[in-house]
Amino acid sequence: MFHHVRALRLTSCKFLCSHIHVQRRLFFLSAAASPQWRQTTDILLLCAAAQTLSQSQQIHAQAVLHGHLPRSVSISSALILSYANFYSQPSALYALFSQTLPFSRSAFLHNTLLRAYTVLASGSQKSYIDAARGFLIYNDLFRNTGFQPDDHTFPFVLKLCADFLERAKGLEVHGMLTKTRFNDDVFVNNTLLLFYGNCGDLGSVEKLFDDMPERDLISWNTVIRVFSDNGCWLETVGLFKEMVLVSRFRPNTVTVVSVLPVCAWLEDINLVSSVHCYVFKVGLDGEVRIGNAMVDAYGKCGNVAALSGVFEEMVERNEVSWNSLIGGLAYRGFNTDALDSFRLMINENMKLNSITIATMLPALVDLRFFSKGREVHGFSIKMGVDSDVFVANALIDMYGKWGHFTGASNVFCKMDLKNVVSWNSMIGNFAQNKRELEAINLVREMQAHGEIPNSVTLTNVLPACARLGSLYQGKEIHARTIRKGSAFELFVSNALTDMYAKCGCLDLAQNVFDTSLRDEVSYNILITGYSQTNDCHNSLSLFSEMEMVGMKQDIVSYMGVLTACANILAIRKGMEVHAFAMRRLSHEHLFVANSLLDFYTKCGRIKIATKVFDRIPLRDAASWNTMILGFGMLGEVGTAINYFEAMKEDNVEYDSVSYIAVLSACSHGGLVEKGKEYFDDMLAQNIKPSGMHYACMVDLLGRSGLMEQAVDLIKSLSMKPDANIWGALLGACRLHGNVELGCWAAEHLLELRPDHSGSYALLSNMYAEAGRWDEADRIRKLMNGRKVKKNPGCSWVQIQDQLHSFIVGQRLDPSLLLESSR
DNA sequence: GCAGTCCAAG
Repeated sequence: MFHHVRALRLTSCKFLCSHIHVQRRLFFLSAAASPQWRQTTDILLLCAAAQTLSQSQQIHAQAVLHGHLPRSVSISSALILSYANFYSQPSALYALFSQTLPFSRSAFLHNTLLRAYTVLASGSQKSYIDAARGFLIYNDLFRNTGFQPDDHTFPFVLKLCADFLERAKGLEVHGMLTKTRFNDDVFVNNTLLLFYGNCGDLGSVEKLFDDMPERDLISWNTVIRVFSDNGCWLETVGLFKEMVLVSRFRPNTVTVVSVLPVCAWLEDINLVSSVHCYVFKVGLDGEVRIGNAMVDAYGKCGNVAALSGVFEEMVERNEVSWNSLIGGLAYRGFNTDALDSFRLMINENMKLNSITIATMLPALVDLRFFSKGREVHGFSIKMGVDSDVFVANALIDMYGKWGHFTGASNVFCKMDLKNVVSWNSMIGNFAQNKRELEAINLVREMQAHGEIPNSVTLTNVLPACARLGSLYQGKEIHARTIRKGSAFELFVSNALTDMYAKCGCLDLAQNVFDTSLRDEVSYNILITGYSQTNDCHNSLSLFSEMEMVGMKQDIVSYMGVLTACANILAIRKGMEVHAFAMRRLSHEHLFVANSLLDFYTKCGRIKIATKVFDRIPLRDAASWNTMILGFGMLGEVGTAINYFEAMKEDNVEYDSVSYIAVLSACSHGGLVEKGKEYFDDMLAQNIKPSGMHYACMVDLLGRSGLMEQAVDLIKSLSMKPDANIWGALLGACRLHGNVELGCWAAEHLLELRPDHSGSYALLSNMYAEAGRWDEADRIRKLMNGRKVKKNPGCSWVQIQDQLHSFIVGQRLDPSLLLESSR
């Protein structure tokens, strides 16, 4: 019997002890007399192999009963480890340690407790408290005992430092082991590699790896892992090649499964294939983990044939293989195939796990199979994985994209362990569904819960601030990104630039732009931003600058710069852009063509606009609307109406904007009856009139002097009249000198737009024209009191290639004129 | 005593 046990222990008891064997031995031991217990080996074996908590407790009780505890260090240690493996009873661990009689404690017992805390701390859920307990035991070893740390102590404490990124402590331990000369030990150095790697200190990793007196297979695997974890993919592949070609070590399963994801991220199908060949050559192809990693790698490279081939040929498959298959298919959008495999997996009676669910859900979202997704949610509840972070986060995303906010927030609230992705998914749901305030508030709440917003949070919430125009919140977030350093990520700086631009703070937008990384998107944001301000000429210079810094203008750039040209009537510059776009064949893009129409009509070049329009092969509503608006603006009301009728015949889906265009044309031409007809026509089409439509109608009636009808229309509205409506009425009143009605309109207008200088000016001028000077003065004072600045009159001139803007009261630099005459 | 395949948010 003893020999049998001994042999087992020598060949690693963990793997050989079957459940039944342990049961039998336990039964035997509890029945037998105490001499059996002297065979410590036997007990250790049992402890190591104990497969349930109650077995360990049984052994524990027997040991106390037979008087081996609290004397035997071996038994205490074995029990401590056994308890730690069940992630339970942390108090029992320390009790076992402290109850062991002081004279029989040893460095070994300290090491065991330290190891146990390492196991507890670095389990599936990180436990900082157990990590702290581990560090206490390590410190205790120096201070309160007569023992010294040994080569078994350091790997554990270093693992804690590595897992918890305790950089200072790790450096201290490194110093200590140099002092105590344990730095020759290969185990210690391997863990040290991991520590430096996790801290991102690759320089130290490289140096240590070069200086290590001895390396083993694990050293190579660790260093490969560390480089891949730090995103140094080419270096990782280099190390792998060096290992194969130069070192005396042969890659094993761990090496291959570490290097394959790197080949996958590099999307280097040749690399994956060569590793695949190598695996065959050295006979590792039967390894299920390698097969799984292979399936995954081919999937990430988008080679569906190879992926399915490897999967088919695998001699052994587990649930990870199926998950990899499904994930690989879904990764490149083969969602239907992924769903088929998922069904097959169920039919084959494979065990689904949380990863299967978290892989399948996004594929179903992509397919818009939401009710199927809800079924999968049901599965996950049955399996008890619905509050797993990955599953729950995928569910939050799914319900959000489905528009089921209560579903999303139910999942979110039920999670007992949220992470930053959970918060970001919720924030994204709100931000992308026009619930901006909720998104912004959730960022605050997230911080109150101790979660730090990352770049994804910011790229989600900044557009929400932009849409709300809430500069204050945007600035608050900006300050935070500077503190956290994430403002330097391209995505974030672009979102910041966009937020400032949309809030109208182009100076701040420009500032972010000037101090951050830039790409084409950054330029487009500013070009578009400036095109909607008084600084349109900046759009033009940025457009040219793109060319100079080697960036290619795209559709968005053309659209932005053409809007700018239209706003400042920069005809020559706009035509240059047109020619430029033609050389790049970009003018064929519908959006660019529509921008050209807008530009030419606003500049009054209706003939060129017509030519551009005629050459658009497939016009959309915007193309037609722009032309109708253009003709209307130029007073060619008949043509505008003809275009509107032609549009209907062209089977283009005319929209509410089309009616704004045609109504404003009628209004310009004084065609009251025609306008009314179109308005009724619109109602008959079930197009809900907006404030803009009513404003057109008020304008139409008002211009023709039908003030009463205009007022009746305003009074009959079910909605609260907006600024456009009051503005239209005010304009009409000024035209017809109706001061009383004008005041009524203007007071409403100023209430809605207290910062709109034009309204004050209009009202004040109207009073002045009616000779009511004191009233005019009152309005001027009100405007000054509210600190409303009147936008100065501004004009532009193009001299040679340069566009110059100047405002009222400012003189053009004479040198420019000289230059132009040269 | 040290390394270890598959999953979620823009």
